[in-house]
Amino acid sequence: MPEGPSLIIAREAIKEFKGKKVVAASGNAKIDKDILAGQKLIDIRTWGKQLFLCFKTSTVRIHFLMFGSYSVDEQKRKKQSIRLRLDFSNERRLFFYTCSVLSLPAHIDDLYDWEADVLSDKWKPVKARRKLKTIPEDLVCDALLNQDIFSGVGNIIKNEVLYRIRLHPETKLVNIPSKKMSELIKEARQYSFDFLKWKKEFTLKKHWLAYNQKLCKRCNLLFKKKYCGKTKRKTCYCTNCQVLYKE
DNA sequence: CTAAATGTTAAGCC
DNA sequence: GGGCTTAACATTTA
Repeated sequence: MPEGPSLIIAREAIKEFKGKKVVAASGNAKIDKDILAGQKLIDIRTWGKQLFLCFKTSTVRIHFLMFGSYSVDEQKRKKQSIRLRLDFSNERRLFFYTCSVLSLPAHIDDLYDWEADVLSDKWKPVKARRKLKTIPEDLVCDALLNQDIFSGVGNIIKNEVLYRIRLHPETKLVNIPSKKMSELIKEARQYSFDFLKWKKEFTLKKHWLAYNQKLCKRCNLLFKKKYCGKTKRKTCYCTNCQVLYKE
């Protein structure tokens, strides 16, 4: 569920509820659910890995974390994992399971940098580059997971982007040549859209070239697997064709 | 069967 | 306070 492209799919899957009035709200989320009853779901937005249900007086933020999911009309998981259930008229309903649910102000425009969302029309590569400059000592594997810079990028996208551009995950940002930095920023967005397309076709896994793979298809050599950087997330990379730039 | 995982936050420790 | 580690969340997949 969790990487940015999956949230685009989620928004699409529930878009028919936009403009509909919530009849009742329940679930074990620790927000005031009562205020939602009687309110119209004005808009459904995403920012990276987050989904926003916008109402007149507040916004409900859903983050699926690692194991979260949702379903439309039918309950798909046990009651205990229902964080939020929204009932609409005509037996229509939305379920959100095992996710982080937060109540935010109605106006969230100033809460996030919408130009940091790699899947948004507002994405600004120049801005990403500027932000990367401010953390020169960070490793690229950590930088890609930084949601303030690459909102929506997760561990799969990270692995695939680094493999595509032949960049070693432990390269320090300061040592990345300018042209390679451009590739990095460009591919973070491009692979996210490829991910989205393949996920919709249910062919995502078969397109993985690095994530959870054994062999590098370019070199026919074994991938190295390591929990890299301060984020310590699993990284599969080819030490032969992914270049580690130093100094 | 067991372990790890598409992620983040909060708490606890030094 | 900073920075690091751990737990928590609960299901699916290898």
